[in-house]
Amino acid sequence: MKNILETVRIQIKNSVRSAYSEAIEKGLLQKTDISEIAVEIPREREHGDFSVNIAMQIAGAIKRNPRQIADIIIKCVKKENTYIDKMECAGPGFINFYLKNDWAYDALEIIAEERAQYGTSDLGKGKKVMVEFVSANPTGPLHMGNARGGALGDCIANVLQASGYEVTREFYVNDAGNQIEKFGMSLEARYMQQLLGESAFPFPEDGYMGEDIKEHAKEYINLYGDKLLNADSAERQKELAEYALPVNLERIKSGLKNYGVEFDNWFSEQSLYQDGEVDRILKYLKDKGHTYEKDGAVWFKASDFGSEKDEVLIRNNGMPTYFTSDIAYHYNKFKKRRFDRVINLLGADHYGHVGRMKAAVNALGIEPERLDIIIFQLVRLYRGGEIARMSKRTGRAITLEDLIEEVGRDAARFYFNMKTSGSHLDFDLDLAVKQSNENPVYYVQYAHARICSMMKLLEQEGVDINDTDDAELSLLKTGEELSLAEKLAQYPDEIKTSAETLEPSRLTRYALDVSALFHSFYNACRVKGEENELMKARLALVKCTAQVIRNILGVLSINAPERM
RNA sequence: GUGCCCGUAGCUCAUUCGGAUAGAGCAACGGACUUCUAAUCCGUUGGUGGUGGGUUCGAAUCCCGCCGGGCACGCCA
Repeated sequence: MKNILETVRIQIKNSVRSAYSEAIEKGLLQKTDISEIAVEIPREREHGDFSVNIAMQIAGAIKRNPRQIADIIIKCVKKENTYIDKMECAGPGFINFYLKNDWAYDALEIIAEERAQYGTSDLGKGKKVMVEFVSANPTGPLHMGNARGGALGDCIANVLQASGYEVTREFYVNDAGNQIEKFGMSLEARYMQQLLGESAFPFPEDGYMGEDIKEHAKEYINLYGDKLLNADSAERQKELAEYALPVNLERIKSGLKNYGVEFDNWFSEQSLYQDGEVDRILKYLKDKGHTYEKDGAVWFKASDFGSEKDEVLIRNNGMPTYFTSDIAYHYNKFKKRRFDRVINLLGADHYGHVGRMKAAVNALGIEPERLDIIIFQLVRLYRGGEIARMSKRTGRAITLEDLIEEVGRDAARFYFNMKTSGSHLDFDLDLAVKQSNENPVYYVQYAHARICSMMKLLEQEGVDINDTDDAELSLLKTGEELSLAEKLAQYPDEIKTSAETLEPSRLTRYALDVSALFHSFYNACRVKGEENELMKARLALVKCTAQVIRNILGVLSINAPERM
């Protein structure tokens, strides 16, 4: 729960602030607003551990040279009871802070004490948040878009959980509406074709072309024969859909489980109709005057709530749209189940849904800020240098199962979380298969395995690897040791930023940074064979490194193997 | 046509919501295992940040125009 980086930042901010006040009192500087002091970690190591740019920011306001301001502030800073060792004015007017190594040593002690809890915080203050993701159509297998959404959504949920939110993961099952009818029609066609021959029954123009539909039909025939051959078409479709839907759902469920994604709740769209929630929401919107009729349809005045255009709630054939049940669904999320915050993940092709959903939530009297809709860009698959279409209709879609089989769960999850959600993602299947051993995830896992192996050997030599509490950490003095320790100190901050921005991709990058610094350390410094006190100090460092890697990989739901 | 996302090294991507000399990985090249895992490390090469303006102490980042790519604009979900 401790965040030493935060502590250091506050120390520096306070020091600068009181130094500035003192400078004003002494008449050295004029007064202006410095409520926002940014404390940054410079890119270049020579620029110190932290830097502050306040001198340049206020230079204009008080009409002084920024370097002069910086020098004055530096002179007034009191270093007592802080980690600050020295300060320098550099460049156009940066104040660079060099810290005593203690802050890194203290970070190691925090890690050793908090272990698996290291990096968690109470940022969320126990608020209830729902993350709804994947929510794939149950009419077919999971595709690459679902794979990306699954990896992203699960990590966001993990990060929020680590940040003190009470998290619920939910999968919205679209078991109602148009696509289910299409599903039934497609199944019927395949069923009849297999009984009577391809030409005997036309396949619907916009039906699902996938092989899986044929397989469902075949399996149904295996189980129940031709009992639907002479049935009424509507009944035939219904029966086939009711047979195949649970089969698909079971497959989706187990596929996601293999992927390391488990939902707390599977919420049925159909249940919203059965429980009358869709009707109630319609009545509510009508009573509030948010609807009107036009061309035989019922419309929602989304434009009254900041959306670009109005939307149909009830089609002129009397059937509600998907949007209507989704409004009921969100009423259920916010009002019935009382989530403080709801996060939905949608592929970029569902972008059009964002505006109207926000408008709908607004119309329900819920602050739209409580709903976050994350749009992730689509995945483009390449195979043999060409774009492989991922449409379910082509029948050649690459499924999540295929992906896990080809590149492995860990690599897939890591890969999908390496990129920010807003960036387009090209997935070259040939490359992923061929280079799976070069995937960055192994770099991280290898670091962990190396440490475990090292500790095992030390243990065999009679070293008590648990006995590091009293290690003399000040013996860690080389650049490699300190850089690694300082990087480990940043972990709670990384988690916090990920939670705030709902962007876990920074964690994979951080994991790579930690691993790189560890590998460098490993090549520069030895643990086994060093003099006892130094060995103990380095063992402590290495144990902390393994702990942090475990914590990150835990958040990413990726294995941390003890040997490779 | 309108809206959103994207454009950074040969390739895939970063750049900590305006900072210092734009960084990694892969690929290429040169080195390092008799010692804790070489799935590693060290080094070299590689850039008019799509393009043209603007804002300011300072722009890859913010604003405007243009070019190129993706997505959406349905009484589908």
